[in-house]
Amino acid sequence: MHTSKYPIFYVTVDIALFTIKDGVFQALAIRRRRDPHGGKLALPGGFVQPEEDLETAARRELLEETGVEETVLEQVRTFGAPGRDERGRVVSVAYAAVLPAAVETHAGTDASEALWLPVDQLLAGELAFDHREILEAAVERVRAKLEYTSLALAFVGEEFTLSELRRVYEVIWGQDLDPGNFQRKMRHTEAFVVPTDRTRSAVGRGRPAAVFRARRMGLYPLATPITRAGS
Amino acid sequence: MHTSKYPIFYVTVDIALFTIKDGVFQALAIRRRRDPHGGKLALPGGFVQPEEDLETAARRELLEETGVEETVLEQVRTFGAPGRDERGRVVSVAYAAVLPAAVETHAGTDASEALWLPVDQLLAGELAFDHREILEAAVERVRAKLEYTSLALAFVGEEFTLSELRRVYEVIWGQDLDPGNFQRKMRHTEAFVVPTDRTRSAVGRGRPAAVFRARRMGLYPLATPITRAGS
DNA sequence: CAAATAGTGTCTCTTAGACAGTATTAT
DNA sequence: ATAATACTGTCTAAGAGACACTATTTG
Repeated sequence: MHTSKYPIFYVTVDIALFTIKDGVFQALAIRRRRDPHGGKLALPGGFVQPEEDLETAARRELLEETGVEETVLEQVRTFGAPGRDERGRVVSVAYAAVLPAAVETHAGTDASEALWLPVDQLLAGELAFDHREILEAAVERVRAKLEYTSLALAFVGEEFTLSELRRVYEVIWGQDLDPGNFQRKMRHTEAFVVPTDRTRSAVGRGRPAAVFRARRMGLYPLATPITRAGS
Repeated sequence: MHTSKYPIFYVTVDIALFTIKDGVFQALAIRRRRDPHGGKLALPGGFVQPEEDLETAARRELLEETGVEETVLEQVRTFGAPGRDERGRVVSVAYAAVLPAAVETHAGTDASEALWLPVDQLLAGELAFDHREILEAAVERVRAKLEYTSLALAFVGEEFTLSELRRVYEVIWGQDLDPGNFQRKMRHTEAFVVPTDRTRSAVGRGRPAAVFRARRMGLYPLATPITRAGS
């Protein structure tokens, strides 16, 4: 074993967990209790354990810090600039995760305070370490993946109306979509959504909307992208 | 400093360096001289130094092992399964890089043997560590990025004909494109290629082709994707 | 001349996008 | 009835793809 001559690193995973709450694109942040960066907001995350896969570590941290068990999880990028963590040479593997708004999160085992905040607000404020840069990269990834994968489904519950699904795109892209064209697009895109025989009066006003379900589980590429266009 | 209680890792970068040689999609492999995996083929790469950024490390390794100085370089994904390297817990940050065929590579300072081999052949054979998986991820990334970025330009020299550029797509996608439609697409896609006033009789037969240059340097997204369709 | 490659014209089909119009609900 | 949301119809413009045709070279 000659590895002792090589530089030593610590490896963490950090997770940008997204949802749409109150019609706003939000991410989960942790209020750090200890130094370094004690008191600052940070993305949930932590050190990878000796016998642990990277994705496993991300899921464990997510569970420990937020109580979240099931979610879409995708590796975004790895951040390893020297000096990004004053405790030593720490490389962080960043993940993006998505939850439906309905899912409850609770404080983790280490009783760290977890709170949902608008993405815009988080990016405008101060975050611990280089978590601002990590969050930016994750947001960019989510925006892109909305276009050409089924990611939008991860933001809604098991059952949803097309308006709810449309609002996912509108909120994350910050741009309204034409309701009529969106309707047709969704109904004609194979293997994306499938109508149930029920309807739901979401907002209490107007004609009740048909309730849909995802046709497939998980994240997969779309045959034709969802285009970004004004309303 | 309380980091000593955290697991210790080594961090490497591995680079999948691609080109098109003799009309074939090829990648650069190193014949390993030492154990572990001595004698096997591997991707160029090595340990990140204590004060080194990840991308800097990738560029340094590329230079040391292949003599390559300038190239498009993009982080693909990080591989960190326990047991992927028998020397200890090693996390590898994978990069994809692209060269024009014309650029010469020479053996590196440690005199390791570097050789270009068809991607198909490398993926079919045995590679050291999990480099087969890394190469697969890098190939997938390159195939995708051809569609919606200017990546194809990195495979050709400063000056090129549209046939040469078309062959990049054809070889990497394993699929012929319609020459006429490709011509029109390229000439009408703003900010992609710009004709010079010269022509070149590439293959010696047929009408000489107009010589083009890239309109912009570097890697950037395309307004409209290059579509994949049969000839 | 034929053969080969470069490049243009043109037709069809699909789809995005705009927007008008119809359907169904609450108040 | 009115307002609001859900959905459908229809028109237009643009682009992909197929493929015929012209242009320019070598042998």
